[in-house]
Amino acid sequence: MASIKDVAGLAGVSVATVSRVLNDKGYVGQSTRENVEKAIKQLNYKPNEVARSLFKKKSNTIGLIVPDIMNPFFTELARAVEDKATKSGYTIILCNSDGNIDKEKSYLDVLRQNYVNGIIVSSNTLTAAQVKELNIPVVSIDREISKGLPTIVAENNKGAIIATRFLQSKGCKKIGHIRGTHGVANAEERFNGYKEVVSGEPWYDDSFIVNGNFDMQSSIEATKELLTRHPDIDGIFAANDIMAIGAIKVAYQLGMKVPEELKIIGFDGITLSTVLTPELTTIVQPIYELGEKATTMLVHLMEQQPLEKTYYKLDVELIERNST
Amino acid sequence: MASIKDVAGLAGVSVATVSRVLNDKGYVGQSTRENVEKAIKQLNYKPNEVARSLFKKKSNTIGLIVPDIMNPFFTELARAVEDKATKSGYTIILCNSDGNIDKEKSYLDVLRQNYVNGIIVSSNTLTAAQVKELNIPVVSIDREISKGLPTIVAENNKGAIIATRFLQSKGCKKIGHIRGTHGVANAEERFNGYKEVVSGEPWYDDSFIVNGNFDMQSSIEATKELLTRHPDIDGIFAANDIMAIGAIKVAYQLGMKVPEELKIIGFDGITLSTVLTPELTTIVQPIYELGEKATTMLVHLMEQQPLEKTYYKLDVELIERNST
DNA sequence: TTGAAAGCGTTACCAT
DNA sequence: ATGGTAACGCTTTCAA
Repeated sequence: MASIKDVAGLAGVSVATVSRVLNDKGYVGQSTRENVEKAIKQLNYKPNEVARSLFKKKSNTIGLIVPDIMNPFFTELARAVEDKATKSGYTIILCNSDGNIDKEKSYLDVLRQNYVNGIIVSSNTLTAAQVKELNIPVVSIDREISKGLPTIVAENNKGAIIATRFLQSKGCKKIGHIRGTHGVANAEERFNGYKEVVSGEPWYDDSFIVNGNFDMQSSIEATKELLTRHPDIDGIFAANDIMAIGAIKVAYQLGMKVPEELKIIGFDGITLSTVLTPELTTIVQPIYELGEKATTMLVHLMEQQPLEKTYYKLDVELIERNST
Repeated sequence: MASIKDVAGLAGVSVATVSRVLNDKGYVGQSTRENVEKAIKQLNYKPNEVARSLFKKKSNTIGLIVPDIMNPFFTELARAVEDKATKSGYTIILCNSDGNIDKEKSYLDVLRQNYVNGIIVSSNTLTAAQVKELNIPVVSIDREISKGLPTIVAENNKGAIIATRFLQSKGCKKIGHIRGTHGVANAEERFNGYKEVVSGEPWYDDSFIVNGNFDMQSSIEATKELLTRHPDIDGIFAANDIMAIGAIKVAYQLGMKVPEELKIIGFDGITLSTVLTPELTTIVQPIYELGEKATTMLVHLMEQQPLEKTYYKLDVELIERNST
């Protein structure tokens, strides 16, 4: 692999000059520039990013920490981040934390040691102090680490309210809720939205809530439990789509017709929700936009450009399909 | 961020000594070692990976180039690769190529400039020459770039034969095929498997084959076309699960009952195939294992350990569910 | 307009 | 057993 020295040698100039044309910085004579460019082409020279990084203390790299890329929500997010990052000249390091704080910390170390320019993270265990101490721009996505930290989330509470009210408007008399993972802020918010709507109802009590972990398996068990407790439930709001899909499966197994006997609504708007039969009614958040905007914010932060806002709460939208 | 110099200063030794204890290389006295370790702890020192990379000409990083992480097959693959890589001390750089050769080449440049130790790639456009010239260990996954290059694929042909025969055994009289993307080797192999089984049949001709692009949209159109041409088709073998799902949707829209009137089988065994109703019968390939094994191979290559085999063809398995 | 040289944080060779 | 130092490939300051 040719180095800057080779280019300098071939062009008959010093490495400093080559560096100048490379970075378009400082004075370079017209003919010198052309010579250098010729040499670069001839050697197919590409600057060594590692050496650059060492000097600059930046590696043109963004760390992306998500719980699990297998969760379709994060898959789409990752794709958005990668697209935007590439366009801005950054490269993505992918980190799956499984929501495990030790993995998160260890990734944080690795990223810092690699001079990443910035980090996009979705975590509920990380504290503001840990982030501050990194001394690297960080934007938090889908989950709020602390007020003050650049954050981008969706209207979780509002979405939950819309979802629950919608079930009511469809004639549901008793509505259960499958909660998201405990300790995750967005699960909390969605839960609260649900509660806000139904807590005044005469039939309502805590037994209409079951716990899931934002995954299918937990949802299947939770739904069984819920329907055993309350066979007369006619509506379920699940805190995300995957769990809603699990609920549909259970209903199916139990011989309950969706949506005739039981209406089910989810949250997220993952692509999967349109491929099922019945297609899932859900509160869609703009996932791709979430990732894109997060990256834009981070790029601004990394390049010390001013940030319009440090906190975005993106709107959600009810999409009615066949599960209600 | 503390550097090796700070550690050396605090411990009252030279940087060379610190480096020795860091890497457990060369002689270092017991008490000196302890002093250094104490200093390291005290400063919470972590070696600068960029500086290391510059010297070693390796960055402990693996590039993963896939067409699109949004394709569930590659999502699972990516997860497997990341898991295994992390365990082996490597970090993943994620690259979505969209099957676009320019993006692939540009990523290849970026990866080389970043001193990645190795690359895992799924591509049909890359040539053996381009890979060779990189001078970096590469393993090709899911698609064969050239004999000779380390490769890991699944039994595509065999799987297709099993799938088609299975439809026959279920009583299908006329079986159509939704092809995968033209130019992609595994699509070719699956197609050939299908052809092998049905080409002797009296009813068979080319009109029973329609073209898809391994995605849902193309499959929906292809299926419509196929069923218009041959309303009496009673079996469809789709070259992957996503397309099979698309086919099910179309059948549904057209009022054909699956599996009663039309049996559909896919290929891949993505997680999604179990969440649908009806659950999809499919030829499952061991996706996670594919990714894991590819990474293991790559690690061996990168660390100059001998490779047992340079070519793996992993077995596939028919899983019968409700779409047949 | 150009070049020499220091420095980024490591590692490894050669002395001692 | 330990230290000095060149080298990895680049950028930037300072001088010329």
